[in-house]
Amino acid sequence: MALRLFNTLSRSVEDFIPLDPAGRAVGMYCCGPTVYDYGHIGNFRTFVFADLVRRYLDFRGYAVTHVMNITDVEDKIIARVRQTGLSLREYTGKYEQAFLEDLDLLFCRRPTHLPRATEHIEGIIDLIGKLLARGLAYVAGDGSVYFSISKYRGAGCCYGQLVNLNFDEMRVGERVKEDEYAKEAVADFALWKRRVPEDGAVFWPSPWGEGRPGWHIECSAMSIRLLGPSFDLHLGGEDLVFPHHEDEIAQSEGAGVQAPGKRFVKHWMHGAHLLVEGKKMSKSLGNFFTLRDLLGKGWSGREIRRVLLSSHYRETFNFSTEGLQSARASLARLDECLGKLRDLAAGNAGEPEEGVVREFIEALDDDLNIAAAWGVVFGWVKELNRQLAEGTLTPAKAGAALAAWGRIDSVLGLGGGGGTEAPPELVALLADRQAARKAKDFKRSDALRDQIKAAGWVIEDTPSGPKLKKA
RNA sequence: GGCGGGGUAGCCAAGUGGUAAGGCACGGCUCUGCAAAAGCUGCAUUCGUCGGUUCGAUUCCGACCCUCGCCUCCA
Repeated sequence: MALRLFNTLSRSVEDFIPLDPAGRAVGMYCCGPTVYDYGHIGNFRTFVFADLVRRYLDFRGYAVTHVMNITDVEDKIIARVRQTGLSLREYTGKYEQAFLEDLDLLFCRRPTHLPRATEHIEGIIDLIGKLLARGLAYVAGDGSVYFSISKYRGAGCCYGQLVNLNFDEMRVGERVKEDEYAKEAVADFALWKRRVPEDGAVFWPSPWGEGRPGWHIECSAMSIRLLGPSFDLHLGGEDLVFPHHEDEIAQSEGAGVQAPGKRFVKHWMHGAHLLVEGKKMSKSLGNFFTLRDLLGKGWSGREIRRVLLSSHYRETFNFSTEGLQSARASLARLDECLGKLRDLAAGNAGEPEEGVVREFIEALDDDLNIAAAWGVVFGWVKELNRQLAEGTLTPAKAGAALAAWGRIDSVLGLGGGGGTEAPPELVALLADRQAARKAKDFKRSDALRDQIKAAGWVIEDTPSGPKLKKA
């Protein structure tokens, strides 16, 4: 049984076999955020997807080097810097910090490296130099450097590995930017953008004059630098397939830095978009939520993570309040079961129960079929609840179940969901209520129950006595 | 126009050439002084439409309808 993943290059599900001859080390790159504003949760769907891949590879015993770039120089950033009067670093620092906080709130493991584009200018210039030296790039009349797709194709390379391209039928360059009129062909893309007055202080020297990197080149330069010229996995949102990832391949393979016969990236994976009422969530449509918006409405990062992980990564789905509500209720069901297991196990730790972990692996090995994995988890919860209700679950079995959950949760990243301890004054009220009930003074006991309810807690009367739960 | 995804119960969502996981919601039940909470349980003769292949199709093939995305900054 092996891990199988969809590869955009072949448009099919393939066995995942690392480049590492030992089969252990895995290099994984995920296109990260452009830090010009707060990310919305559509963006975070992709990052949570990347976190799932990373956690599952960790779980399966691979030694993963996970790289995520921080794009901290780009048109929108420059515009904001000009508006605010802040320095580039001051401006992007704020949003970079917010991004990292959001990752934490969504229980994403921190990537191994989080390189900033502005700290890899040297590598970028070096890569552009290689492309110019090989005749695949040219300095245009406007002083910018462009990548030539026709030269690249002329050299026997394939432009159009990730998508079927037919330039005659495509609407390439339908809306050509005014500042890019100097390109030889509309499909050519910028490697280095010549400095313009609006850039203010945002520019770097280069052999071709002052300017800044084009959009795609940073990912090539940083991934090659940190993971080598050929690595295993490259992820991103599906909108990046073309042109961003196609251009990354062209630049990276065009530079001729790979060993003979080796590709830049072995395995490309793309996450589908999050929708809102059937439309792609995006800044331009204005139909987006930031994590902060949702936290402000009382949803937790954990609940949002549960929603973002609710369906297969290659399927779009609608993000909605109903979805959040459903996630909250299902997590409560899970937590309830785990809480009962803890009470029963009473510290009994054991070897993880095998069956559920095996089924969980079978589901995720199949191109990360997370929906099937949830089916395994909740089918298991149902069976445990049945045994708990019948009283047939032993403390040892409860301990084994908890150990199994520990394994599973190292991938799902939802936490144990341990309940909060009730404040002592409420515990005292609860004791008073019990006394009143015993004395059959139900008027008083109901009043105490209302009082506890008003404080935001509910009483759960169980066969083994009352418990307090946060409402 | 080119290319690529989707259409499965009220909602979300797996899946298989042999008759439909799971979650939410809803109904019933258990527990309870009454409740609440929790648990159990029930809930698609049917998988966009129409044809075809087959002993048998939701699953394979064809046509059609609807819908989303990429081709422009974009997760």
